[in-house]
Amino acid sequence: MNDENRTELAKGYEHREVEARWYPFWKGRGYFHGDERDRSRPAFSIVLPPPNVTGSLHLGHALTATLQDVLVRWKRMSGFNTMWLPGTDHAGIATQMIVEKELKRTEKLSRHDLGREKFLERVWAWKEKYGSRIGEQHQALGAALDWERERFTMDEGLSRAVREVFVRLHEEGLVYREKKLINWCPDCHTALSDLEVEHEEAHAGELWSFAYPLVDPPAGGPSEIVVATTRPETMLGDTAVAVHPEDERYRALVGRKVRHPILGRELPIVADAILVDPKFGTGAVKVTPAHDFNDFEVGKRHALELIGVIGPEGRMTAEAGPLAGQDRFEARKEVKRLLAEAGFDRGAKPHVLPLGRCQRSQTVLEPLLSDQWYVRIEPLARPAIEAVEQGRTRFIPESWTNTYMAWMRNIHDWCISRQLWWGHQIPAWYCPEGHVTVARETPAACSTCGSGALRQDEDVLDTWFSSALWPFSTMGWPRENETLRTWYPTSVMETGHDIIFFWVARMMMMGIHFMGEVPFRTVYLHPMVRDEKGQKMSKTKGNVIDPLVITEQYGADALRFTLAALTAQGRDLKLAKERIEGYRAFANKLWNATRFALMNLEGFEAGAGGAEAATPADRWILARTQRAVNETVGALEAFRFNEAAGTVYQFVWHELCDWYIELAKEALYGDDAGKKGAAQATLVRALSTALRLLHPFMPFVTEELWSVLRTKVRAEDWPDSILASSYPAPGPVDEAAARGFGPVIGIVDAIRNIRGEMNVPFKVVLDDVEIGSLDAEAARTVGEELGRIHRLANVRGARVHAAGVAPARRAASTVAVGAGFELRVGLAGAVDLEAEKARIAKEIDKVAQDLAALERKLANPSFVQRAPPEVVEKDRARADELREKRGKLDAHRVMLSVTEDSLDAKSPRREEPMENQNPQPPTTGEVVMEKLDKAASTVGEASKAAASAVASGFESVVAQAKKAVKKVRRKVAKKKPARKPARKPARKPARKKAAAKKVAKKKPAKKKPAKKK
RNA sequence: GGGCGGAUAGCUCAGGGGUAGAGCGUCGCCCUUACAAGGCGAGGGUCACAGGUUCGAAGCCUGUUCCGCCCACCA
Repeated sequence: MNDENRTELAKGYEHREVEARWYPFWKGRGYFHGDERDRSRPAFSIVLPPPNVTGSLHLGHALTATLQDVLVRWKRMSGFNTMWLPGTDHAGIATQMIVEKELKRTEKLSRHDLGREKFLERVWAWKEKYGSRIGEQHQALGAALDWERERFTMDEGLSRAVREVFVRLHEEGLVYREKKLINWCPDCHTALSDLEVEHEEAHAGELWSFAYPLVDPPAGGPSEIVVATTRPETMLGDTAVAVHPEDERYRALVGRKVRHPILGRELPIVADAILVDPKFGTGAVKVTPAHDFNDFEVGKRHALELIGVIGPEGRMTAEAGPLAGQDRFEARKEVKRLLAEAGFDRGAKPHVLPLGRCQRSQTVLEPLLSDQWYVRIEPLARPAIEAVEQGRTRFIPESWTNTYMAWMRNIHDWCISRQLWWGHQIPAWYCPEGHVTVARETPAACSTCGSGALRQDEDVLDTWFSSALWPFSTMGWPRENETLRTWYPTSVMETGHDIIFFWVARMMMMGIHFMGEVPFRTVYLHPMVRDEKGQKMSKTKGNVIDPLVITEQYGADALRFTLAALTAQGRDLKLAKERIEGYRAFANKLWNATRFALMNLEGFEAGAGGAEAATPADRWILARTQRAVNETVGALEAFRFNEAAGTVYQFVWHELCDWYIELAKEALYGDDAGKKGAAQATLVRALSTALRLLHPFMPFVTEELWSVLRTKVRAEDWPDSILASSYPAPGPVDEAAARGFGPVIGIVDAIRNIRGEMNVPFKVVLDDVEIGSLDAEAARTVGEELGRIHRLANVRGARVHAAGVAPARRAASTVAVGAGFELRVGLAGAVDLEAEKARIAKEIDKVAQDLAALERKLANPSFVQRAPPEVVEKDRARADELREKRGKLDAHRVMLSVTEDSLDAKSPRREEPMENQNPQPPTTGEVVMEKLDKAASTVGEASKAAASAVASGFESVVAQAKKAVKKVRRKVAKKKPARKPARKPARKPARKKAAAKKVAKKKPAKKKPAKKK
């Protein structure tokens, strides 16, 4: 953009320089803004899960942003009217705690020192200061968010929506206030919902027993009753002892009384079949209705007194008598001491128990009796269950459906009031008479008695209450409007599965209740991001990674691609730096592929009507391109991000770069204008398709490359932003073109393999290559593409036989048998007989193994009868193929032993590279070989025939072949024995040694597959 | 206590009734004029264990052992 007409690229990709430029460009062009009045295109909308306003993004957020951006950019390019709504959450407790902590640290003040109003001013100031960071981070990641629609849960509009919902629910009787036991955090000093309780699975505690003396022991009966508890301090609030009604041990005691050993009051012994398990402990339970959820129910059943002995601070109340004012854990020790002194201690044993802790502060929670507001949830849950049952909303991965259902079907009323200052203050007012007025706007008088002395409820709502409205409150609800009409329900809810209950379920309930329709069609739940050790990232663990740090180091594209590539369904995601490095290299690869194109597109103009796909190679890459498009789009539609990313990666790197670009050089560097133009057109088409496929994953680098490429090829019909171009469309793949090119690839691979195995460096030209055993089509293709084969394998003058003709058998050659072709590479002096024998033996061994397995299978009558015919047919065909291959390889092996017998294998090898050897008159050696060759083809035929007799195994083939060979050998022997053929200079000793070492080294390693553990 | 998921190459993980895959790492060989953040090649696996279903199981079923996670008011 700085230089609009740039058509060249730097040598390597510098993400810092490139990424800085594009976000303002996109945003400035309005590409991220959806138009609610546009009905010409299908709508696609996502609301971003609002991060906590005072936080900063971690990798989980980066994953959220990435996946959603992939969807949004993909849909936008696919012709949808997209809208992705950003915003932040006020995050009640979390934010208040941060600001309180800061206040304490810097000014040594508590919020109470400041007072509510002043404190809230501080929180707002904090929000203004840090809230923008979230936006910056999203921009750095490239998120195509519609910033004009940014919302905050406590802004004007959303606050109105919150009050509206609260009041309506209250009017409908679905919001109520009641005094009951709730989970209380003595540290955060507020009530919590069930969801905010973290259950410590197995806390190592103790089960302590003590005796309650009977006030009026039955004659001849016990004088006390022993109870067990994990919380001795609560005995100060005990108001009964419960036993099982059918427990013989205690039958006589029910209805009698015990005396409280510390406080002196009398407690009834009650029978309760629900609470008491006669097999646990002593079968008698102390009952503390004010501090235990089970006991609370018992209290209701037996009309027991509620005595609160622990206060909001976690200290003992006046009701605790002598222990009043003590911390609850101190009191625990004290109670034990007092009872022991008084002789009531009956021992203790270790006991593991579940323990509820505060999600925020990790403090052990205290069940506390208090007045709180609740949402009657069952009437809201039922329709939300039905919506999923009916498929109006579907979960991906599907397994989350069960989780959602199980929770919804067993849901408890939702405690929504919090004793905090930061949040939506509850729109309820109290008059001195105690009447409650719930209203949308501050009322002037009590709705019951008309009193003007109103005081608003000091509590605020659970932060998730406003979050639950997010999909519609952000779109202007309760006002009817175009935004809602266009984009509600949203298309996808994409978030982490950790907030399925907190958020997803509640949005479902509220959305259905207030909008009459589900808030989203699809819920895609992504995995949790963990660190390299598999630990969940959290601030307390200190293993949080700031996405900006990674973005700075590796580039946003690399991070995004990594996250997408690792997002497989149903598993957590472990992020390792090596992966990011790998994908940074991928961005660089793409950069350089484009750079290559730019350097080779002289004279080419897109839209000039140049011929495309003139050659099999061109048609091949275009077929592969289409296949990649189909697979990528298919994967995206199924939310298989890892597959989409993997497909494009594979295509770009291994097909476009490794193959096509290398293939194209033949035409691009050549003189054939037609072929050159076609190669250019094909390259541009494949590359531009790849850029568009990749854009949702790697927006920055693709935009940069698109702009340069577009300038270079003067493609006026390309939009000047890749984001405005269209996503490649799925379509039929030219399978024939894809398949037809197979032999070319196979042949190049085979020659490269031979080079590797035989230690022939690439720079040594192979000038004796024969290609045969092709079918008609392959013969044509290979003939046509011979130039490319020459270039890719560094071969000169390869001979391609007519269809059906096999390469000749020749000594000092190495062969390869592939699918649909057979190859002979004459290596003259370069053949290391031992190495080649080993190579062939290995190959034969593998073929034999595969074949044996197949034949066993095919010999099984029930397989042939019962397996699908096409499977059987496929296996038969493959068996035939393997047999043929084995025959050919075996013939070659025979050839090798002949060579060994007849020629001096140890003859010195030449020193200079072969490419310096121009064709020259046949040497004596060659004449000899010629003869050998003829005979050998006979051998080849014989062995082939034998091989096709299948099960006979190699030995008979070898025997036959050897016989035939002997004849030849005698003949040859009569001629002058080949003494030092001219074309056989000595081999580099070093190399030979290395090769020998390699073989020697390999053997033992192979036998023992190093099995540890 | 209930539920869900996992165990596949040295590492990180895909796959999922019909020839075991990728990336990284390892080992060779190459600075071949897009890219050494690269190219070419190679090696590497009783798919946790035990049964079962099937012509055929790494995959499906049952059980076992480990490892995660979620839900849960047994003193």
